[in-house]
Amino acid sequence: MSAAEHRVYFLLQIAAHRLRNEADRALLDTAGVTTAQAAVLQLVASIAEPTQRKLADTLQQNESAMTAMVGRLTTAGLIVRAPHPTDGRAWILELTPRGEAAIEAGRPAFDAINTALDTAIGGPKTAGFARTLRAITDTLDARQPDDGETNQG
Amino acid sequence: MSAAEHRVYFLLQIAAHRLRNEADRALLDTAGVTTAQAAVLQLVASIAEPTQRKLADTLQQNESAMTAMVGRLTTAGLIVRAPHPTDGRAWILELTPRGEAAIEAGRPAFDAINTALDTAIGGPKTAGFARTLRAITDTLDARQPDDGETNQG
DNA sequence: GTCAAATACTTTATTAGTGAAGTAAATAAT
DNA sequence: ATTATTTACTTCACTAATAAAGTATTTGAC
Repeated sequence: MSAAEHRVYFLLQIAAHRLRNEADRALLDTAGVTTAQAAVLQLVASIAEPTQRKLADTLQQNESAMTAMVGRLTTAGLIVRAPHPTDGRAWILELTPRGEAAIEAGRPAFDAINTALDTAIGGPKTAGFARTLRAITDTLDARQPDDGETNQG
Repeated sequence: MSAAEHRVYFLLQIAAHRLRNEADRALLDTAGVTTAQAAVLQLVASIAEPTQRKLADTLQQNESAMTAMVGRLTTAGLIVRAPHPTDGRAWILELTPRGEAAIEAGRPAFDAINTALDTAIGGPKTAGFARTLRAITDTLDARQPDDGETNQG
């Protein structure tokens, strides 16, 4: 039984979509931010000298997505942009007190999502499931960027 | 080791996001549609008397998402809307020849994605992985719609 | 048969992402 | 040192989704 027969692609999309909606609703209620915003806030808190480029790389998104997201977070007063000390093209992002508060306020919602995940996956299977998810991302990263025909034969 | 420690939520979101981008690119190249559009076309082809309501239920989306999607697919000439025979509020959706052609043209791209998935997951683990994904969706469906505090203690 | 409620769809506003084309600063080539 | 290229970010046009509020038809209560 292959991935096609199990319709793994659609199962994965629906599970991710469903989880995200659930988490978004809980986070918006308790912390006033979405999961996408919470992810950026957490990275800004944990990365050294966070620039938009670093965020985009970590989140596997492009730069224009970051421009837009940082704009929204700045308008919301959750982060501020300071000029990069040595690179005139870049910004260094920083959390405001409200940004830090939002991260704190969002923790219980993430805990609830993780509890649901633990229930669904079943304790001992969690490590294997996480490994498989990483393997999917890694496999895609390893594919020829063109179309896979580059160095065959 | 819990879901939180493994950061399962983010691993799942990133894997889904990455897969979708890859599939979107391949499908757009070969069939001229996105994965979201291909999913709707396939449902229209397989469901009896497909209405926007049925599509929204199956794809776990709301009605306005379907209004917009059906609008784009209609503009692209891939489906048409006929009045529902008995219900004056509803539309019955139908594939045009171009819509059917798009489904056909998209098959190889889906095959490639499924091959990548089989490689990443590893043959025998596929069934278990699919089961876990279904369990996640089912667990969320089973939760109290409010906030989970309704019938405790 | 009339009125209220539910249902199918639409509209508008917002978030979130892609991709292509552009600006300006930094780096590399010569 | 000047020129070319890369890099960090922006802008624009688009797809795709949510949520809230609205229209119109259908269904249910009486």
